[in-house]
Amino acid sequence: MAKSSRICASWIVRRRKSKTLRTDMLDIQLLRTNIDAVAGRLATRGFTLDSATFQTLENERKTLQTQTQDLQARRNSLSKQVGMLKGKGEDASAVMAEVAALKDELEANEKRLGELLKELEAFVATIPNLPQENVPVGKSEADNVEIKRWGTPRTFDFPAKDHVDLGEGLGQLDFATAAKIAGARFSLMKGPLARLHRALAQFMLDVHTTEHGYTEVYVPYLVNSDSMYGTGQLPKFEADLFKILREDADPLYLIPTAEVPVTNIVRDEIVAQGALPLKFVSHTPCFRSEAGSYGKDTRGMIRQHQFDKVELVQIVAAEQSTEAHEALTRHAETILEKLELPYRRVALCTGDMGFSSAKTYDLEVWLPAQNTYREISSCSNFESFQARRMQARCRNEKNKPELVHTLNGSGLAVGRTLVAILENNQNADSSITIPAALRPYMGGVEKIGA
RNA sequence: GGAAGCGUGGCAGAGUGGUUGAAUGCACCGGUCUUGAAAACCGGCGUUGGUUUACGCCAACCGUGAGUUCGAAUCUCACCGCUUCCGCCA
Repeated sequence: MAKSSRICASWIVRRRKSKTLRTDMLDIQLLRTNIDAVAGRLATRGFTLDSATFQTLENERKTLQTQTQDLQARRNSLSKQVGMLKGKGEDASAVMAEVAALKDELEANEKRLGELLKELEAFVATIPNLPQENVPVGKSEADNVEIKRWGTPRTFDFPAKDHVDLGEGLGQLDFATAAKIAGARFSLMKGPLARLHRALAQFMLDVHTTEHGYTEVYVPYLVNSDSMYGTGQLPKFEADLFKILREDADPLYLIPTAEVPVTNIVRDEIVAQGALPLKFVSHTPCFRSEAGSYGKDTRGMIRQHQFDKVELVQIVAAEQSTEAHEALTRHAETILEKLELPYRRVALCTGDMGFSSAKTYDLEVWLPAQNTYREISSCSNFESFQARRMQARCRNEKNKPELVHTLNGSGLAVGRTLVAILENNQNADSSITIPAALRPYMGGVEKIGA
């Protein structure tokens, strides 16, 4: 049989080796056995599952696959006979003719089956993750549910400035020069402000490694397309990525978040029993082309092409992920509390969650100049959604491979944390008070620009 | 930039056209032995899918893709990745 027409029934496994077809996806067994329940839960996030189309494709697949495998089985057994006959020096031409007669039908079946599997996969690829039962049902941001508030927004007895006026006033934040060097949506920091930025990242890393049990990892900032597929940035969000084309090799992509390299640590791996949970923290720059966001947050450091982030990633056994999600979110909140920044935790509703997420909490920090809470961290539980595509597994009690659950959250976005400190800790003379927790990282400095 | 080599199961590593899904070792699981453990010995042990009430049976998978053949881990071609040596270099 020609390899060109060979069809592998285990298409989900093959998919991980095929660059063009990988996508986030649900367990197809769930669709086969429970499609009505799945459709019902997906409806809560505004996704209409076309059950009829799926059933049609599935039925055809089933009969065609059975037929094809029968033909393959006959071909295999006849070919073995040829081998035995020839081994004994007997005439095999009759059997060979019989195999030849199968050929056309077999190849036609294999071709059609291959097409069908691609159609099915394309269909499944458009289906988002199932929300957890306790995710609030809603259509948009407006339906998100505030879970808690911490801290009290300060009242100012002078007109509060925003971080741009404060930073530029100090002569330590310079968007004009950044624009000259690179273009819009980049920033340049100098002196104490640059140090404060660095101090924040160091502080966050230290808290997570020494108090929360994370292992610090240093990772590549350029990654291959397999990794981008692994965590779901590709194929859907290529427009948001910076892509590096190379002449003699496949392209590389600048990471939009450390989630990509860090979560991909376990791609195509089977983690040993007892090795879970894996808890990683990584400080990296993040690069986003933010296509489609023109006009949003054009002022200041809120939305940049390049920003730093300290990212928390956990790889856990399936039954641990709900608990791990709460813990990870608390780890991110701890940073805000140590920095004495008022924030709230919001549970994203079904309609506002990302494609891959089963449940997401956003942490929003108070920004006085905007008189509102702004996102500074997003903590998600992807359950097995990413792991299925990445083939990230662990060995269970029976020593059998089983998909892991993956989670991540910002702990925190460094640039936005800097913004929050500038705005919340400004004084009447436009100086900035350094939070006590950061002073050890600032050589004891208590105030910038006094 | 130049040259060479290599991609096989959880890992290491055999296998160059025919009952090979793949020797062997390690790891792992069960058992014997032991006060217990280790060692030794015995047995088991890939993944995914299809089918079956079930035992089971069947298909596919040896980097990816294409080709030769009745039949491919094995032969041919392309691509990708990795390693080593030389050059350059933070």
